Amino acid sequence: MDRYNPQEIEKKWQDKWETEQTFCAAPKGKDLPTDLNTPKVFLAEMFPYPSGAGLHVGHVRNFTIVDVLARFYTQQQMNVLRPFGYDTFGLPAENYAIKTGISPQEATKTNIANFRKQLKRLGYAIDWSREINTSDPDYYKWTQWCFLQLYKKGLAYRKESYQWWCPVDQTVLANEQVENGCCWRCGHEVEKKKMKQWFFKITEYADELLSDIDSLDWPDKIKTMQRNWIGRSEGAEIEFEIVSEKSEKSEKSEPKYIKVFTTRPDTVFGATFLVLAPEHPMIKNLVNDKTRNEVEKYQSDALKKSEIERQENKEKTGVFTGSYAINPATGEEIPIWVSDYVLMGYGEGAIMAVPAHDERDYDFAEKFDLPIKEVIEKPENSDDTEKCYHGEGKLINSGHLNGTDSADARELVVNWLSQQGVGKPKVTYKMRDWLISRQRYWGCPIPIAYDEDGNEYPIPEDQLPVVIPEVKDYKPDNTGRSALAKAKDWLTFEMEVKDKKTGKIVRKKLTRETDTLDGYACSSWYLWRYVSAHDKSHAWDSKAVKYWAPTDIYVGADHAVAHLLYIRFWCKFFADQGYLPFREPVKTLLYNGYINAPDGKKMSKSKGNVIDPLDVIDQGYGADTLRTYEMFIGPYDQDAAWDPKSVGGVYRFLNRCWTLCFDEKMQDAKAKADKNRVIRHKTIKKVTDDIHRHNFNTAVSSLMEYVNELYKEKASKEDIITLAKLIKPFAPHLGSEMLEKMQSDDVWPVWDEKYLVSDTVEIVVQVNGKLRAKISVSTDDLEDQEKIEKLALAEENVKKFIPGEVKKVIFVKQAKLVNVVA
RNA sequence: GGCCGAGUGGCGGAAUUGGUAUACGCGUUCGACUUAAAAUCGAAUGAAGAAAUUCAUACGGGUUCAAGUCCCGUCUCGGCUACCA
Repeated sequence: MDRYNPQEIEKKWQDKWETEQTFCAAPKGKDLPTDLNTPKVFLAEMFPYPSGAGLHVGHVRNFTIVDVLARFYTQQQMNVLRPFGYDTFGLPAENYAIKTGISPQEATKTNIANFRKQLKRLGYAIDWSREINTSDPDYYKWTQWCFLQLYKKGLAYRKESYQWWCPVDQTVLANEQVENGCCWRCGHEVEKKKMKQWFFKITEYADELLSDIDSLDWPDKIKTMQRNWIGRSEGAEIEFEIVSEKSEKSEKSEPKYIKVFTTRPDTVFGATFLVLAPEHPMIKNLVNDKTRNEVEKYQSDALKKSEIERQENKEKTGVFTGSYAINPATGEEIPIWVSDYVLMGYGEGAIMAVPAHDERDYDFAEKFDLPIKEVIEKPENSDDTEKCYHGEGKLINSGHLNGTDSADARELVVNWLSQQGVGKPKVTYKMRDWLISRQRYWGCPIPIAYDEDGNEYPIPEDQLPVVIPEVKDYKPDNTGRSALAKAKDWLTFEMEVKDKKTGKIVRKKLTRETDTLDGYACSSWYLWRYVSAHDKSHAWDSKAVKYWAPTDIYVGADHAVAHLLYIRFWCKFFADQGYLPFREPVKTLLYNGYINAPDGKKMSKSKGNVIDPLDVIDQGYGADTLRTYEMFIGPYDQDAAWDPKSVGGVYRFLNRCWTLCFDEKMQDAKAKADKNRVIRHKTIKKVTDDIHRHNFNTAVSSLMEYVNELYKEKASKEDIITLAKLIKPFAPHLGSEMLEKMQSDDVWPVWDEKYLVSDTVEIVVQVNGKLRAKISVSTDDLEDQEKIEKLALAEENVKKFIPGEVKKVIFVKQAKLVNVVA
């Protein structure tokens, strides 16, 4: 017998799969399989960023889950789409280019080639004819097309907003480039700077994004995170009239009201002051000569404050504007303050402060000695010991609403205020519009150009893609623009456009947008590109998307809100435009855990505790052991620590599978009785069910039990074929080799319920819930309750533990258990 | 501070609907094979006890014939979030 040699057989099968293009989901050049009546399954992992370091064990876990499912469903005779791609835009490639001068285009090509080679060595059942790469002009042409669709509908727009800015590097920084309030490159403290930026109007879909979460077969953890991120709050918008300063002469057209958002309109009688965010545009109208300097200083300090400072320093700060407003409920004049505990980006950027019933307002009022007026009576039975009561109760000090329950008062107050024209119900979201412009070179160019007056002109669809120009120096320029601005030939061009004033078609000199799109834009539609990856005339083919999409199972370990929310947003948008026949892109989401180093810590280069999956293969274990081990390591959705010794255990197990198949001494060819029939059928059922439930670890352990049993009893041909088929999703090379040796087909086996029970069963006998005896009866006797109870009570050890009378005997057929209550 | 998880042998973990707690793997010990070692094969392995048995699923209560599983309280750890009015 030849020894199990993974090196040899894995190479053999990988070569075969390569030449035969085994895993193509459709005939060559086609998007769809021939038989469209066969059920389909579309599986994908979150496509990786192809880093120079190559695959790590985390990738392997993620991709192997998809691969097990792809191979399982293939064996179940379904049409399986299992494509692959690379998310190639991003900072590492750009930084690498700045450091080495090697272009991101070049580095990406090299890294993809390395990734592809490594993926093939893992034996993944990938349809390589659909490989995509987001930085390929043939791909990002359609990313730009998507952008233009959103632009056409007003969902891609520009507005001024505050962004992180590094004053040393002269560049805008994304949130992930700000570390502890400092620039990740130079370490200098960052500031907020007002800049004109591009946004996608995701808030337009806030309500649907929230309500459809309920229908998703996604982990609760992710669903909760998305709900919190969207952060819907129902409340009211209330207008407070500003008291104009008597000394000021002019009655200009300046706004006379300050709008606030509150979820507790029932407490309006207790609003004793207003607070505006430092960025609030009306502040300049509220200050007077006495307060102006102090307020302006506070505003500019607030802008400089780093995120960390704001987080650490919860001590309230603020300044009085010098102006007053009228509480519409009480008619009292209340002071208007400015404080950074009010955020400009949420609600109206202004609040009515009710210090008696809001902890933050309470702290502020205490610090600045502002009045605190109770308007909700704490119920007597309340055990709330907080310094201010924020629960429900009866209204007090609230005029005509005294005595009303606070919960009822909310609606009454809003109705009352709206009759006076100073209030209305309002729903507010924490979610903001999605900032998409990046001052970076290595991203998808935004297909927009400007004339001298700054008017926007979309690049016509037939002129896409706007290709990234080659440059020599990848650093951003000193105006905060990306290196794209350095490609002078590219930057300006002439185009026929409709003049904004005259409406005539004129040829104009235009300047291109130098911002590129956030990488998340590129990954917001790639799942649909997979269905017709080489379509030259559409982003995706409507027939192909109708058959294959939405994605049935999507597997990843990251992007709980960002990517997984953006992809839902685009799906709903393109459904509304008639491009997609469904409104949710992913039916089932599997969110796998991380693999940590043997010491339980995160793997990292600096700690030197990284396990390289290719090393594991090359040590002699092979890809099948690596894959099976990572499925066996624990529940797929939990973090796990790498254990080199356990890898050896899985290798031993695969060796035993090999031996059963290739060592004739282990087999019993002439056996008359099918001795292993019960465990064989049980194993088929268990593995099938476990894969459906994504319990990959217990699927593997039940195969181990089966093999242990076959070692005791010797294996029949059918035992070996069944083992080969069941193990193939995990260890595809070994499974294929075994099936070849047995000259078997590759159809997933089915179990027969009638073989799941053996002739005799063991009945557990308890006395008062404690195990006292086990009796063996024939399976038919399970129906005869009286007989079993009699047998149970006759057991010596059972009798011994019955002190007096038998009060009751409980027989549970399904659990094969008798409990004697004595 | 808020929300959500989790706590089972020496270790990773299993127990799917409340029904034999500790499957499977690692480690350890013993045995077989071998001149020897590795590999392989077999056996044992929650704790205490000679045994019968008793005690064990973070801790304290409760419901139930029966609780790792359900309920109440406490502790610990992890994740997310963080002045969202």
